[in-house]
Amino acid sequence: MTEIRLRNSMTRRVETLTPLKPEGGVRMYLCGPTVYDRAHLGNARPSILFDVLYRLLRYVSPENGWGAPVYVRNFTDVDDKINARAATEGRPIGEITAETTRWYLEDMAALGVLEPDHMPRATAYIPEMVAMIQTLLDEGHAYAAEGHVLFAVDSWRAHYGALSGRSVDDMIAGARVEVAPYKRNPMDFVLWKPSTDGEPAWPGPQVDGIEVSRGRPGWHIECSAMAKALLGETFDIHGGGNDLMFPHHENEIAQSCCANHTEQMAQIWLHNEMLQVEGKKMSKSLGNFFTVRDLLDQGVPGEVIRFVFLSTHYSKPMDWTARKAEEAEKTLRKWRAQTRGVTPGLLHPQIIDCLSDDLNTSGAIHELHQLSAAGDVTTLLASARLLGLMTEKLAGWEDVGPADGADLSRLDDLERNLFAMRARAKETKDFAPVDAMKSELMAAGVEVQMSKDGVVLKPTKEFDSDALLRITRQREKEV
RNA sequence: GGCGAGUUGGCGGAGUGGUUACGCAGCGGAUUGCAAAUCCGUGCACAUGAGUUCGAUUCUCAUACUCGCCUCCA
Repeated sequence: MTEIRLRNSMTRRVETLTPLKPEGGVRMYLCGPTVYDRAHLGNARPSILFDVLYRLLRYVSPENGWGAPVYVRNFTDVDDKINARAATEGRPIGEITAETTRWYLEDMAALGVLEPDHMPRATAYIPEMVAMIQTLLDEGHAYAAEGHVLFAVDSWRAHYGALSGRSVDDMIAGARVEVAPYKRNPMDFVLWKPSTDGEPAWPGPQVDGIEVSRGRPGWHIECSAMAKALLGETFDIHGGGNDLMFPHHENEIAQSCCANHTEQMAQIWLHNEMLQVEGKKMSKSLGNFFTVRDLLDQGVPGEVIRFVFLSTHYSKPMDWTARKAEEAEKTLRKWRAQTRGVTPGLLHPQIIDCLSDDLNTSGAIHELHQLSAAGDVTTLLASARLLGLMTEKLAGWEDVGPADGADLSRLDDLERNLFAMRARAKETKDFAPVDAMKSELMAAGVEVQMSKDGVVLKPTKEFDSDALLRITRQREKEV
């Protein structure tokens, strides 16, 4: 039995995970992206966090006598940002959401993120949302006003705010919410809103048998409806970035608990801290954000990005820096070289211990360093793979040299050439020509390794094919 | 203003009531014609003040600073 402990944002304590239905497996829900644009780097953090948790649960569940974990991550494909983008680009909404969804899956795959068991799209669950809104209306937790349906915070006043540690009164005191005249309480939030021509619209909920409006769901309700449909009214783990705690998750809890008559929506709330860039939160309004794809296109391997994320505990802010990426790349290159052709062995127990202890990925990486230093490559490989590192899928970046066949044959010739030159120099004691040649090669982005037995020339990232060609031509002239 | 998180060595980053990871960089050595790569060894820290304690970096309180949420955002 492996005890898994996670920090529950709701209680602000580290708690032992006990599945509500062990035989059905641990049920977890991660709030996925709104598909209107490329995922920025911050979007990757919860995905990687939940991916590690999912991998851990898949490994540990059989031994714990639990069923296989059930992991849901949604796509929110109905949202005003999507509508706005469609209008700007003059393209159909469906085209944009389909394209963005594909991008997201590609980008996450590049980071070694496994696909969840279910990836529901919000637009496929509109009837479930309307049903939930209908229940809230019928039972006095929601009201219709000017074609909107709003959740009445006062109907659940004693409970609202528990997750984020604030009371309704506190929030009203410092409220910066949109104060719409039709709201009974400024904290009330939209469950349903009317659509104008051209906006996506579905049949809405009713009051006294009359439809409130043809419209579309507000933000928040989609997660409540999809989680209920796929995981049930109460499940084990729910999470996302900590900026979702309020209002998104708070509102989900309010909707779900009121509509389902439950005490809690999820047992454990798991929130990751924000990603920062140069010490500031990456955000759209600050304009300092870049996408996962930007980094991949710049030649930062997905595995390197993943390693950088795993090296900081999820509950702490993480600064993305080029230097961290370089260090991670160096480490992974070394491990990849060490484990080339190796068959994975057994997992190191310490890895499980670290991950079970509130997903201490940084501690797990420490263990990997130990295994590497000890030369225990089979254990290193197996252990790294539980973290989603050193997998076959992510392989390839480390040895894809920029050199083509012609370059490699030139390097081959130069190796022999340089070895002969050095042998001569050892006798004449005049090493100047050898050193000159070496400098030229290094300038061309070639790593020069000389040992007793021979010379090895390896192209590096800075390899310059044209420069190599010049060196070869020069040599040919001289000879 | 309300709520929350954090402050560990040159940098990154774990963890612990008493021996304080690990990585990178540095330093010393082996190896090398010289390097590179590799290997071995090694120095350096726990924001500030007070309290609890035989003993605190670790617990408590206060102070300072940083960051986040309260508004689309993971």
